[in-house]
Amino acid sequence: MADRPEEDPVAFTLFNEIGIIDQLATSLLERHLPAGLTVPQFIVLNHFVRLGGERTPLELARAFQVTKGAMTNTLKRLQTAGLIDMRADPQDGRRKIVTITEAGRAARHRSVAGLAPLVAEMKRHFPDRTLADLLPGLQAIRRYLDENRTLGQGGGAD
Amino acid sequence: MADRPEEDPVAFTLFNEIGIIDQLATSLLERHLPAGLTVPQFIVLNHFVRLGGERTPLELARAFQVTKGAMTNTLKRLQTAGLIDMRADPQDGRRKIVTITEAGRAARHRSVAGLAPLVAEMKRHFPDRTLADLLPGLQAIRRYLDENRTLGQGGGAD
DNA sequence: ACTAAATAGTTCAACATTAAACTATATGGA
DNA sequence: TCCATATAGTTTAATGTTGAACTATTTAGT
Repeated sequence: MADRPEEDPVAFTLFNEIGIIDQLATSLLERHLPAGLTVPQFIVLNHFVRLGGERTPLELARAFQVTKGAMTNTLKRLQTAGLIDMRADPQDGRRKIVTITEAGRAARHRSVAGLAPLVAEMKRHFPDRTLADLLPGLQAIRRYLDENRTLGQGGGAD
Repeated sequence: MADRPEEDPVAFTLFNEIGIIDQLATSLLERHLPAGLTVPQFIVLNHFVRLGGERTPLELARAFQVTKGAMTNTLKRLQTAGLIDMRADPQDGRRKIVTITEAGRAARHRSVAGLAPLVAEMKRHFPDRTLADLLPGLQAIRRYLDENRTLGQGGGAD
């Protein structure tokens, strides 16, 4: 154990597991979303319905840890589909203000309904606490990574 | 609670958290890898060093939950860089056999060394069990998703 | 043997992502 | 007031991914 700088630290295994779960969950989600709605789009709509209010594109980008460019892309598609509304911020000409539309709420509602069987299956398979018990640890890891990254796009999340 | 099909099930929050951690961890990893080595490439090399032996491209694709096409791409780059070796399987003309080269081992070694400070920082910040305790739950979720997907690319993982 | 179906790997188009360059607006000294 | 700097958002090139089409080989049934 002298020459080797840690042969397979727990962190590697953990991140590997997390990466694979992300891939599987994303693809599962994707296949159960109503036609025309992608995962990033659903996530944005869900965010608005869950937390309400208005957001700037940058706030959304930070909340989901994607770049501003990626968010521009997602919002453009959502706007084209009429699922969100974007207007200039009268207070600050650089900013835009994003809100969800009624059509957006409806699409999110349809999505959640389409996902319900999946969720029910998971609840049936995992006693509620199995999943819930993982959250605090994962959130701690997320906070840690969030504070220690040096991305150049700043900011905190959700 | 009648009309709404579960307003924000734990599973959503969990997968959201997992997605963000994956993004942060991947980008952290990426920025600490030696020049010219990408995350998927490192993961493949690490797999060979950890578990040894030979693999077919399809086995690798299954282990990491990516499509065959994605694995073709990664392996092509690794081969061009001289970090892996690929030869036809004499037993089965459809298959190829992949092995890691000495240069591949060296690159993986350099990578792990470059990652060591990160890992040390994490160990300092998280008492060992915090991370290790998450593993069984995550692995259960992964197994569940793995069994319940209908991808059309078959197979089990790692 | 022959043929149909399955399997391994490659290629390709569509798309999402990042990083960096760029535009436009705002802020804060001199 | 002017100018340097910071911030919000868009655009672009490069890359990685998926899903489907495609080629080649093997396996199984007849």
